[in-house]
Amino acid sequence: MTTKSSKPRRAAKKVPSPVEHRGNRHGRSEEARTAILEAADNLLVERGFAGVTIEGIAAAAGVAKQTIYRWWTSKTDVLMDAFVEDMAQASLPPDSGNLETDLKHHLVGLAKMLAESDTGAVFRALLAEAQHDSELAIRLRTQFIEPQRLRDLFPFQQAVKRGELSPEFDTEAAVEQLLSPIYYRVLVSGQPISPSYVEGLIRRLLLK
Amino acid sequence: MTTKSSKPRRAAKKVPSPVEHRGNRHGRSEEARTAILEAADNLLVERGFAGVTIEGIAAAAGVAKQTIYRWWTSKTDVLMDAFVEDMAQASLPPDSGNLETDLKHHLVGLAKMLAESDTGAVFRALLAEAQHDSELAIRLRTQFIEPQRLRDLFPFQQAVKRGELSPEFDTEAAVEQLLSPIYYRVLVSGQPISPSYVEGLIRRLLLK
Amino acid sequence: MTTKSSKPRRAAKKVPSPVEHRGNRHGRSEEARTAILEAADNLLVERGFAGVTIEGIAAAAGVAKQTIYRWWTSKTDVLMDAFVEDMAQASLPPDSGNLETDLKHHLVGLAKMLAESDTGAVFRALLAEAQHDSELAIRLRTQFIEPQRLRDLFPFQQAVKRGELSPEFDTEAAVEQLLSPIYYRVLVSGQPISPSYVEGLIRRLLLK
Amino acid sequence: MTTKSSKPRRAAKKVPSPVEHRGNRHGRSEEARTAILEAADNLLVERGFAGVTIEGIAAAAGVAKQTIYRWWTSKTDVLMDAFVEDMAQASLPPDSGNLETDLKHHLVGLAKMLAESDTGAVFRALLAEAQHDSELAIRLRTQFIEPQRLRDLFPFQQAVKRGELSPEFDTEAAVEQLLSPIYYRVLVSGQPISPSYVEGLIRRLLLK
DNA sequence: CCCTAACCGAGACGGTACGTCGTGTCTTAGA
DNA sequence: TCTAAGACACGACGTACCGTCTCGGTTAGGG
Repeated sequence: MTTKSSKPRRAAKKVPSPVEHRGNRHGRSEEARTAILEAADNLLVERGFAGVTIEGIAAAAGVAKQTIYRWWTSKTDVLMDAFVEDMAQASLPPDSGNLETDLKHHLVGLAKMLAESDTGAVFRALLAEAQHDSELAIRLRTQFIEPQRLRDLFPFQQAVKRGELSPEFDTEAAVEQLLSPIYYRVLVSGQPISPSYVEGLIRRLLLK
Repeated sequence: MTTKSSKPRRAAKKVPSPVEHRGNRHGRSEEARTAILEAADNLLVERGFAGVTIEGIAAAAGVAKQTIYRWWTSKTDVLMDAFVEDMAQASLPPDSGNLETDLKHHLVGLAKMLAESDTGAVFRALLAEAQHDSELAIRLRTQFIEPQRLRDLFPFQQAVKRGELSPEFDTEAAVEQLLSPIYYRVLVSGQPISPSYVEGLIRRLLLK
Repeated sequence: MTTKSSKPRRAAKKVPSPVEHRGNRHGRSEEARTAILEAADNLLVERGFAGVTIEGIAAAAGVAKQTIYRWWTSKTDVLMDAFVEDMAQASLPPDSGNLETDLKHHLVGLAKMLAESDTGAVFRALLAEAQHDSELAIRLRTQFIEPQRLRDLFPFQQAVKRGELSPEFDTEAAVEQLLSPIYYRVLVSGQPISPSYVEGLIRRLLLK
Repeated sequence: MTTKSSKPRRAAKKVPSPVEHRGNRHGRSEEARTAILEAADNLLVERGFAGVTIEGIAAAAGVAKQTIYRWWTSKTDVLMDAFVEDMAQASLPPDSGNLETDLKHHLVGLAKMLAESDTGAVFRALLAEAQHDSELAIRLRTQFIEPQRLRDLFPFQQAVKRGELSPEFDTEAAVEQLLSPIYYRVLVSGQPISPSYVEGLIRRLLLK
C-alpha cells in the first residue's frame, strides 16, 4: 500500500527533486500517479465499476500497465487511493452555535455526497467491494468510516461544550441514530433523502 | 459445504408440470435448475463472490454452460434466484402478545441472518452488486427489501390492533429507526450486533 | 440458387406408398426428405461449406434436427445425397459419329459443370471433405467418379466400334490424359477452361 | 508422432533479432512460434483435419490461445505457415544431363511427397480448405503451386539449354500433361502412383 | 373403430470449441 | 531507477453447433 494517501492530491510532491521528470532514479513519476488516479475516477463514473479495468486505466492515463502494478495491487486499491484523495478535502462540520442548524447542514451535505456525487459513486463501489474483500473493508473503515464518524460527532461535542447538551448525552448513540438511516436509504432502499427528511431525523432525535 | 443442502430447496417450483422430466418441450429440467442454484450458493459461500463464475457453477452442478445462459443472464441473476428461494421460507415475526418480546426475537434473528448465515452472505453480495447494477437493485428491492419491510412492520401492526400502541404511532418511521442501524452495522461499520444492543435499540424507540 | 428446383427431384422415391403423407408407420416423409436436400444444397451455395450446419438445414427446411439425424449421419452425408440426386440426371455423352466433336462437347460441358455450376460446388466441397474422410472418399468414387469415368470412355468406345480408332487404342490412358488437366485446373490451379483449351487437349491427344 | 521433428524446422526465421527472447517489444517469441507450427503439423497427421483445433494446438504447444490468435487468423492460417516452412527446404530437381532421368526422379519424389508424407497430408488438407476459402486458395497458389510449377519446369529448361529439346518445345503444356495426372490420382481417384506409371507418363509425352 | 407403432415438430440437455477480454508477470530500450 | 511498450500464460466470458433425449401430435393398419 502507499503512504501517499494522506496528502491532498498534487499538493505535496513525493519527489525531492524540484524538477519535473517522468520517473527515474529520483523516484516515481508524479505525473503518472496523478493521471492514473484521475483516469480511475473518471472510468468509474463513466462506465461503472465493471468498466474499470487496469488495462483501461493504463490506456486512459497513457501509462504502462506495469506502472500501475508497481504501485498498486488491484483496481480497488487504485480506487481506494483516488477516494482517499477526494476525501482529503473534507472539512469539519460548521460550528454556528446552534446544534440543529449545524447538524442539518452537515447531514444534508453528507447525504448529497454519498448519493449523488462522483466521490459517492466511488465510495459505494468500494463499500460494495468490501463486502467480499475483508482487507479492503478494514482499510475503508480505518481511512474513511472512522474519521467520518469523528467528523459526525463534532457538532455534538461542540454543543456539549457550549452547554446546549448535557454532558451525559450519549453522542455515540445519537450519531448512529442519525447516520444509519442515511446509509440505509443510500445503500439499501434507494429512497431519496430530502432536507425535510433530514430535519425530521434531527427533530425525532432531539425533541422526543 | 453449506448446511442448506439438507433443507428442501424446492419450495417454489417454477415448472407447472407435476411430472419429473429432464428438459424437453414442456419446459426446463427441474433437476438442472436446482443443481445450478445450489452450486451457485455453495460457491459463493466457499469462494466468495469473485469465485463464483458461470463456468464454475456449470461444472459444480454437472450442467452445460448453455443451460445456465438459457435461463439466466448473469451470475448475479443466478444468485438472485438462489437468494429468492432461500428467502421463500422466511416467515412472519412471532406474535406473542408483547411488542418488545416480538421485536427482539425478530430483530435478533434478522441480524443473525444478515451477518452470519450463508443466505446473508448471498444477500450482501447481491446488495454490493446492486450498487452498480440498477436493474438488480430494483429486483432486490421488489423481491426482498419491500417484502421484508412488510414483515418488519407486522409486530407494530399487531401491537396497534391489540391497543398496545396508539393508532397514531408512526410505524414506518419506527421500522426505519430500528432497522437501519442493523443494516449499517452489517454493511458499513462491521460492528457486532448483540442481543443487548438490539434491546437498547428497542428501548430507545419505545420508552424515550 | 440451384437449378434443380425446376426439375423433378423426386426421381428415385424411397417410399413404396404412392400416397403423400407426413411420416408415419408406412415410412418417411418424402416432403421432409426433399426439403432437407434442397436446403442443404442452397446453404452450400449461399454460405459455403462451413455455413452448412445441421441446425441450419433443419431451420431452412422447416424440419426437426432429429428428422435429419434419423436418416443421415452428418452434413456431408446429406450433401452426398443431394449431389447424387443432382447427378442422377447426368446423361451419356453425345454420339454424333465424330469423335472430336463428341469429346469437345462432352468435356466442355463437364468442365462447366465442375467449375461453375451449383452441382460442381457441391462436388468440390465433397471432394475436399473426402481428403480427410476416407469413407466419404470411397462413396464418392463409387457413386460418382467411376460412373463418370465410364461416361468419359463412351465416345472412345463408340469411335472404336465405328472403326475411327484402332482396337489397340489405349482408351483408359486417353481418358486420363484428357480428364486430369481439367480436374487440375478446377481443383488446383484455378485456371479457366476455355473451349479452345479443351480443343488443344483433344488435338494433342489424337494427332500427335 | 511425426518424423519431422528431427529436421531443423527453423529454416525461415521471421524475427530479425538474433537474440533469443520470450516475447517482448522486440517482437514475438520464436519459441512459441515454432512450438505452435509443430503442434499443428502433428495434430493434423495424428488426428486429421477436423482434429486440429486452436485449443488443441495451444494445449499441445504449451501456449495460450491468445498467442495463436495474435499472429494467425485461423487454424488453416497456422497450417499454411507450417506447410510453407516444410516446403522451404524443397530443392530444385536434379540436373544429371538426361531429361528422362531427371523427370522420373523429380516426379516420383513429388508424388511420394503429395501422397504419402506428412507434408503432403498438410497440403491436401489445405487444398481441400481452399475449395471453399478463396483467400487461402490465392495464398496456396502464390506460395506453393506457382513456385512448384517453376521447379517442375526446370528439367525442361535445362534440356532446352543442352539442346536435348528444341527451343520451340511447349514446356508449359508438357508440365501440365505430366503433373495433372499425378494430382488427379492423389486428389480424385486415389489410385497409386508407381515409378513405372510415372515412366509411362514420361514416355507418352516424349516419344509419341 | 379404436389401438398403437412409426414418424413428425419442437426444443432442452451435456458437451466442445470458438474468438475475445482482462489478469498479472516478464523483458526490453530509453530517459 | 523508473517508465512505456507489449508479448506471454492463464482463465472466464458468452455464442454456435454438435448429437442425444424426451415429449405431444399425427396418421394409417391391424386387431
